[in-house]
Amino acid sequence: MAIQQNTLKKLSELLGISISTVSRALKDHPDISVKTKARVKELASTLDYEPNNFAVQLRTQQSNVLGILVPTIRNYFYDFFISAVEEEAVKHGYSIMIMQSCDKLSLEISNINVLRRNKIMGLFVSISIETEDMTPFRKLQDSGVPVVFFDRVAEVSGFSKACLADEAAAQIAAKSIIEKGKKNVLALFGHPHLSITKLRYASFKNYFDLHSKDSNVTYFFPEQAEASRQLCSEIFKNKVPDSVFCMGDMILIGVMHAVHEAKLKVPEDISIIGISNGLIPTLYNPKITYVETSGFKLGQLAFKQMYASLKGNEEIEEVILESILVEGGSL
Amino acid sequence: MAIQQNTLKKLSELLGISISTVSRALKDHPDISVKTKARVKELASTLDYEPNNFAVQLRTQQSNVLGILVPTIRNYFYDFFISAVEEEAVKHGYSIMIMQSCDKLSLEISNINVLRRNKIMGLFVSISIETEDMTPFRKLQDSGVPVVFFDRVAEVSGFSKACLADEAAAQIAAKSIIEKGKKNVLALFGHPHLSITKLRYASFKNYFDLHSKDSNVTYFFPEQAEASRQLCSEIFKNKVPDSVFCMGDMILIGVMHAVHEAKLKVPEDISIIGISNGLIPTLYNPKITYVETSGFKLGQLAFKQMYASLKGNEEIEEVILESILVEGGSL
DNA sequence: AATCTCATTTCAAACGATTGCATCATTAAA
DNA sequence: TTTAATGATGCAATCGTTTGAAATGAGATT
Repeated sequence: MAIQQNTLKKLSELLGISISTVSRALKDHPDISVKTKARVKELASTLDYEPNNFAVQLRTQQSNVLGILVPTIRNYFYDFFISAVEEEAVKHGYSIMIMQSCDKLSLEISNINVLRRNKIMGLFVSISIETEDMTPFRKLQDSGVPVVFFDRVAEVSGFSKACLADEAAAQIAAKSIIEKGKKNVLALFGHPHLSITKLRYASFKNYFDLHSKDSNVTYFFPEQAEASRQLCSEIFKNKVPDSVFCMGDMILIGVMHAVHEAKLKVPEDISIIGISNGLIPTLYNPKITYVETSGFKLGQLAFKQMYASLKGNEEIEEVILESILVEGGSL
Repeated sequence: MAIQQNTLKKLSELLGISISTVSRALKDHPDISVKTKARVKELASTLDYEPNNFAVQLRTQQSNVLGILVPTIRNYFYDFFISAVEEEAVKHGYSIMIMQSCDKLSLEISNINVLRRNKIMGLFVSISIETEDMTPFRKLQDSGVPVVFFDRVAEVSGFSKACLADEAAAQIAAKSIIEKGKKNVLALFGHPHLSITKLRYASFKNYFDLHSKDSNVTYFFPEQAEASRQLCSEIFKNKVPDSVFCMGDMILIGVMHAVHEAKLKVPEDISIIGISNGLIPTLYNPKITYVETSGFKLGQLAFKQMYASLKGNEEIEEVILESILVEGGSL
């Protein structure tokens, strides 16, 4: 399998000069004569010589690899994020190593170890549902590897974070619902353990409590599409709310299944509003009104933070990506 | 930044024994006394010693990293594929490095170089639209790095390939349309340069030519959602076909936008059938009937092939993932 | 002729882990 | 008492690249 490499040694033997001369010649070191440089470079190019990265890395102790650790890649938000980070990383000479925690703490921890062993120079992470202890991330950061949290971030200080404007997004949604005069609201959120859920929930609830006390808002925390569908099916049997708020795409999908099953018309019978990365809400007819939280833009933002850290910026900052309302016809 | 590592040397100095003894002790080499092993291991664990991967890799010339090169990650098919490969890879001690070609040949080539320089031990690749020359992949493979093509595969032999049953899938769709008695078919495919398009198109057309000569089938090759929407909008103005076949999700999305705009009822006014990884067709009401081509399963299959190659299997094989019809209510 | 430049080139020591072989004791066997 | 065997440890080379310092040789200066 592993075919014999071209090495400086081989070139030096072929040319009858020392290894160091070859090395310097290839790097255009001023000490080396023009003739020698030419000879060396020619041979190097005919032999397709390429420095052995393993050796280079051993010397420099630098891998130029950045790690991304997410619950899953199978997600319209994360893959946009990853895509953006990859695009930026390539431009700056970094490569991307990806791992999934599958929302399991044990996998998350072992994957952090794999990434550390692989000598990543920085880590982007969206934590698993089970994560509570931030020690592994702290250790990584203390050992000189900057950590940037995104989406699902640690609820402790001392880390860089690239967040969606969770509170603002939930507020925008709440405001929109109130403005349309909806009073009977079903509000669906994700796993209550996550900071992102807590923020959105608190903000949404707070806005309603302040600005529309007479509204009747019911809160649930179904986790995925199927749970949402079942929940809504049950609810719709008794009384159909005049509006539904969906914290994420999967919840929206479940809700829409239930809406279709119950043959409800959007927005006549029921209004829908969500928070989304963008594609899913536009597939329905009418298109669902949603607060946009762009994974792609967040990826670019997170990379910027990471890059600053890699270049020596010691500051820990939280960046927040603004949300905008994208009007569909569902509200 | 780069904090000082614990090394064998450091341990050996702290313990007053030689580097080689420390190394052997940590690996439970039988030559080393029980006492020494205990001493070494204790210190190693209190200091969180971890072998320096750079050094290990230099000796072994093995990275245990697999590369994935795709046109984009922002795609419901590729992210399932990547996810599956990552899951399998982790189980077997490999890590995944990802790069995107953005369907540009130049980026594809430079990314292959980056991956090679990063000493990947194997490469999964779905080629860009512009790719014609397979030399870079051949070189990689000749240098001992197995290449497994998937989805968009090279139209030459000598490479391992993990394909969707493109021909079968198109055939299943054609057959379903014919069985429903549809005679006026609009068939939409992706970029005509890709082997995947050629196969699906040829198979679809062939099936119709053989089994339903009196059908009126129109073929187009719109590339993405918006092109499909515009195309359909125009077509629907003149005459609405009784059925539409969509080669992929993006085309389906465009078609459905046009269908909604034209206020056509599915399946009464128009029947729809597609080929898809799975999620998108299920979002519509009624759910779109589609031929399933699972990115996740394909990823598992591709990894199996890769693993065999990594373990020394020299055979070049093409694996095909079977397609199944998932009935929605759109046909 | 002796010294000094200067341009080139080579030596040798890193980086950190691994491993065949040599070197010690110590003890058992002759 | 000498030799051999055994157990435990250390030496030194290796992987391939880089780089400070030393060496070489030719030409210029005194």
